[in-house]
Amino acid sequence: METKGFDTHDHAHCMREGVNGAAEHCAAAGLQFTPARRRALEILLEQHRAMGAYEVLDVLRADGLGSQPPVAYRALDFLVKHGFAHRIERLNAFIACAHPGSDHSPAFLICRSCDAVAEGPADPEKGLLGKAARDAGFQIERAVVEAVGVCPNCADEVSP
Amino acid sequence: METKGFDTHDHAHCMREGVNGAAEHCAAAGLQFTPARRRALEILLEQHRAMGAYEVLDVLRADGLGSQPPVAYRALDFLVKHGFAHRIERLNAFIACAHPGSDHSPAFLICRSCDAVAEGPADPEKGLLGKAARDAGFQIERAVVEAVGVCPNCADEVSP
DNA sequence: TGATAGCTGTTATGATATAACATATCAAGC
DNA sequence: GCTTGATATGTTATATCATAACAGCTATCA
Repeated sequence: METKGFDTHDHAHCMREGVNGAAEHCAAAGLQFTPARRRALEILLEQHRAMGAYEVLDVLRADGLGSQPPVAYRALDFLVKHGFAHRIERLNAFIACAHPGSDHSPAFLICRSCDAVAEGPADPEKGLLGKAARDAGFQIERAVVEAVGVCPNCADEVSP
Repeated sequence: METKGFDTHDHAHCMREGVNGAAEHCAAAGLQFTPARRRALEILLEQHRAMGAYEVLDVLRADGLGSQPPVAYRALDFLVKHGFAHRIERLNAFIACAHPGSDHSPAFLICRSCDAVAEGPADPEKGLLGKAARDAGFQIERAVVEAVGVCPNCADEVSP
């Protein structure tokens, strides 16, 4: 068992699920789940943390699946575009989606001490912002919600 | 009258208020509102839009207030730290705070067509994410909420 | 077979951000 | 006045993140 978010879980299981789920979704949707794309998703799932594009590229390179930045960015962009991974703006990094398949609006809890990231639910259309947007005539298409704070594992170690 | 958010307003007034308010706050708090910091805030207020650090630097340089990147980043970091400006992660850019003085958790509406940014209210501690954070034992310190969509001025021009 | 569409490989460069260190300024205390 | 410490500035160099542009490959299909 390893960490997922701030809890533990059956890691092998979630890797299998993640890759297989993506493969099935791609097959059904007529998308090409190419070796570089598959491997990029595996890398994110293996680490189960936010990784920079160049970190992912290092692993792809070691596997002979590409050596230049565009290779990693293309694979990651594909994964993000189709909901298999998310981009964490705050960290300039990418993370495998914790709830693949479901059409969701993700929100992230980011620990400023250890950089661990947990994916939670959000509902940006509701609440104050949704109302303000409607009042302004603004059509929200996608919302980035990233909360920075301290995770339970680091709570004792960092200054408040 | 020029645009603020997606509306119009008395721009000269809000510039004056912004700079004077910051000057007073700094005086009261024992912070140094130095020429570079003051000018950086003026630049953001003048433009009233999200600006990259290098864009701000270009203006500072023209004014003889510094010519290297750290000058701009230091001034902008100061403004963000003390609530006079915000960083838009999504755009790697900075914008003057629309509600200086009040202790608030900002949220942004970002137009994907014209990059206009409006600042709205948010309450990240409430709602689904706040509950998930409490359940996980995560202490939210700061939340970044950035909604991407189409502003009323661009609604007719862009593909859906 | 040739046309098209999508993916990959590669070079080069652009854009954003910070580490590190030297120098300057200023207020507080002696 | 002088020293000291804290804070701010100036500068060089470099790290980090991201994409434009173009050539070539592969699969599909009329």
